[in-house]
Amino acid sequence: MADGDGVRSVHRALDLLERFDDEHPSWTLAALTTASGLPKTTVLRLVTTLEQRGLVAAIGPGKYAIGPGFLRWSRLSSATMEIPPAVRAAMGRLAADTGETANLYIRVGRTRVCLAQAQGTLSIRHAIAVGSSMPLWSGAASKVLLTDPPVLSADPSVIEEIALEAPRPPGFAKRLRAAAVDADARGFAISHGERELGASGVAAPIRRPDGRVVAAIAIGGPTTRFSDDRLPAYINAVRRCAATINTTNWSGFSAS
Amino acid sequence: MADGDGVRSVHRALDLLERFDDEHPSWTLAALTTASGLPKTTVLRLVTTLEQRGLVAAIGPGKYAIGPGFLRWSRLSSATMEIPPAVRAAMGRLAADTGETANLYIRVGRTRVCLAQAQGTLSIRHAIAVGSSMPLWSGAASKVLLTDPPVLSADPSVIEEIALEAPRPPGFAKRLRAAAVDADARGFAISHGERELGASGVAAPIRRPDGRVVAAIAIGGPTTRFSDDRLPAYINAVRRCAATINTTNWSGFSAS
DNA sequence: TACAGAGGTTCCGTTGTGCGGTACGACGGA
DNA sequence: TCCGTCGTACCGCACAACGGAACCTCTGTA
Repeated sequence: MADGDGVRSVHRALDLLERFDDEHPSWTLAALTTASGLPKTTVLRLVTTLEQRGLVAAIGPGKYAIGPGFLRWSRLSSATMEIPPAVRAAMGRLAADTGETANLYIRVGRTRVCLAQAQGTLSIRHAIAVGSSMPLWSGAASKVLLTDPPVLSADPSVIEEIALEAPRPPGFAKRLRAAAVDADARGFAISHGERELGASGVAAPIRRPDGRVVAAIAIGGPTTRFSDDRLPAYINAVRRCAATINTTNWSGFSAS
Repeated sequence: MADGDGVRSVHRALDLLERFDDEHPSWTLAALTTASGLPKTTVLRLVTTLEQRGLVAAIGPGKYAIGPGFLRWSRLSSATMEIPPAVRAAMGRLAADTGETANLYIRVGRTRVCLAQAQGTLSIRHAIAVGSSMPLWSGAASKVLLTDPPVLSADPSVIEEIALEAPRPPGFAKRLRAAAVDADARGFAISHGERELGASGVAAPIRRPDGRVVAAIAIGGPTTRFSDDRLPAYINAVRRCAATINTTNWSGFSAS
């Protein structure tokens, strides 16, 4: 082991935990086994361990769901990464100016998590929940988050790993990297129907003074409203918002 | 290894994570090393692993805090263990009747976590946050939670482990077990100034049909109001509330 | 009732992973 | 400058975790 990789058992346990999401709120042992590719003995051992700690809970014969153990940290984590009022204000202005919902994303491992949201004024909205995690291989915010130097330049394997999780034809890693390079050059990214048919988005990076991308600010809405004649204004609004947040010297958070 | 104990590395990693709480929102590696008793190499390896997953975040030179990775689960966990409206209503009535704040606790490993709360009407209140975890070795709710058959009867080591964490003289395990046995016999428990000077509480168990204790309903407030002439009424109110919740056949949650 | 299949659980020998002692570099205070 | 503290890198050893195989318990089917 290269010793910088971390502890395998812990990684595996977290891999299992991460499979519990909105689409799959509960798993059977067999499903976890096939999905993870681990031997079922190993899955059982890890799940048992997690159950002892209350991180998963048995909700039926062989059925497991996320347990109550997370409550202990959920409050603490949201307290730790409180969003500065200035940032919230900037997001609110962005939502008001464009009418679309504004979201703040950060990268967490191979996914992105929505940290904060300012609802748009229009009735057809881009509805996602704060705290939900989404794939890093689709969406405007993803492209922007991938422009973080350590991801884009230093370690090529990261983008490849992310691309592997996408249900796309081989060679997708190249396209993903190209999209990130493009976003890096332009300073923003656009997506049309990548994550969901009919949904579009525009995103721009939030950077620390040292250049690292700590977050992405994005607006999202129906593709109809992200037409060529409106896009320039949207892009401008998002970039202005990003610039404002940058000047509030918010350190943000980076997960490795 | 007895094979039912779980995976050591995972347990250790979670032990480290659990040290991050309201009193200690951030830790240095050195502090974690001495507090956990693990070799510093091991602590570093585990913390690095957790950092890669975003569960802890470096917030300074060698300083770590709970990271953004938990956001992914915080919403899911609260959704999974939604409190039925009937239970909320019962708690609200309890708070209204007594004027004291009502809390619903469940056991998570060697601690208890507050799942839900109904604020009291009186101005001096028992203020704790929903989601916060508290020791299992003090408080009325703890005694009640320890009456869960698997804990009280089956495995004596659990209570001993819990007692070990208490800053009490040796022999405390016996007193703790005695308190649990007493609570089991009476069907409720009282505490005066155990967790905090001047704070009192009354708690009763919530049981599944099979007799397992899945939760504890408790009211808490200043000791002055938990005087001998008021206590019987308080006890009655709490027990009535527990009985109501029991009949809503709420399965509840049990962490091992 | 017997059979088949799937899923969960237990057992146990093997090995590679996680462990932790040791050493180094960087910083800061005396 | 010295010393103490803290974070980080290296590396050989041992045992913890692993995973194959067998077993058990259901449930549906012939």
